[in-house]
Amino acid sequence: MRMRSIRNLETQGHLLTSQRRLLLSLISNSGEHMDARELYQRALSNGASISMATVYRCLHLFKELGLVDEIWLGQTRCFYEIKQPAQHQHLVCRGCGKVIEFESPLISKLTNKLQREKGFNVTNAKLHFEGYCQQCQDKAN
Amino acid sequence: MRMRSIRNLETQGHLLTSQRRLLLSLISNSGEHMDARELYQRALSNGASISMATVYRCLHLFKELGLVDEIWLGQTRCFYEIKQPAQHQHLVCRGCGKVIEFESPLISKLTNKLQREKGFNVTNAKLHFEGYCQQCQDKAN
DNA sequence: TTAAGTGCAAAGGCTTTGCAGCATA
DNA sequence: TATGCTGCAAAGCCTTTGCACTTAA
Repeated sequence: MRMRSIRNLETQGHLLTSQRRLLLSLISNSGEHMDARELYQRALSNGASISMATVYRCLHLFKELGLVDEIWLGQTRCFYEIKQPAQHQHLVCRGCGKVIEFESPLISKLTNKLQREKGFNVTNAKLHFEGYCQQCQDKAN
Repeated sequence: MRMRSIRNLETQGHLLTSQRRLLLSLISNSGEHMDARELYQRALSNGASISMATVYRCLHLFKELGLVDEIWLGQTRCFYEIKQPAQHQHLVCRGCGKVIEFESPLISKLTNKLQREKGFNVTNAKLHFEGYCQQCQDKAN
């Protein structure tokens, strides 16, 4: 069965080019979060014919179609990941840069509370924690 | 009594220039969150002699000294605010761009849980909600 | 076949930096 | 007076865009 994201592309009048197919598969198969440059470089090392312009254009399209999520972590880096049905949040280690994902029911509690108390309709919640992972703490001692 | 941030500057061997004083007061007195460009323009309209280079250099210094917090909201904009003792989070309206601040004890609960269960030592927590505020929802109906 | 997508190169923003002159303490 | 700071202008990145060529369906 084909990826949901590929079906979405096709059913919305967009072409499924080799570049788009590769980018989607890189984003969904890699465990790590990649920014535009990293995606470009991985695509190149897969032997693809692709340019940064195409990477950016595809990422915009994917975002628009709701196929990927754009995540801003800390400083200036923007990462992409295939949109997940379950909300999950990010924990970034300031020591080694590792990104740990986690889920928490507290987020939806908070979302509901904001809706109730402030009338604010939350469409998107990002929780971003920074700190030091166990290993980096051990290393420091 | 002088601002805490000004004392911090002085006690750490940094000069208190007119540009730094003005930037700190703009950041702490404005209710809104401003990015580098907005700060620069407000400083200019206050009649200051200042350049973008100085704005960036000062913001880096303030951040390093822990005087201001840098907040990444959504796309590409980075805002600054005077560091607050109490943690507060941001709610951004996708309709009008308004930024609402709120606090929640759930954050520290979650922080403690991550420490306990994953050994992750959280130094910084940012919660970023997007959605539509009451007025924008009303307008849409 | 043809609308849509791509690559290239140039342009646009934002941010950083080298250097000479200026200002705080 | 002596560091440290500032402004200017240039350079560095990342991202976007115009245009001619290519490709999926």
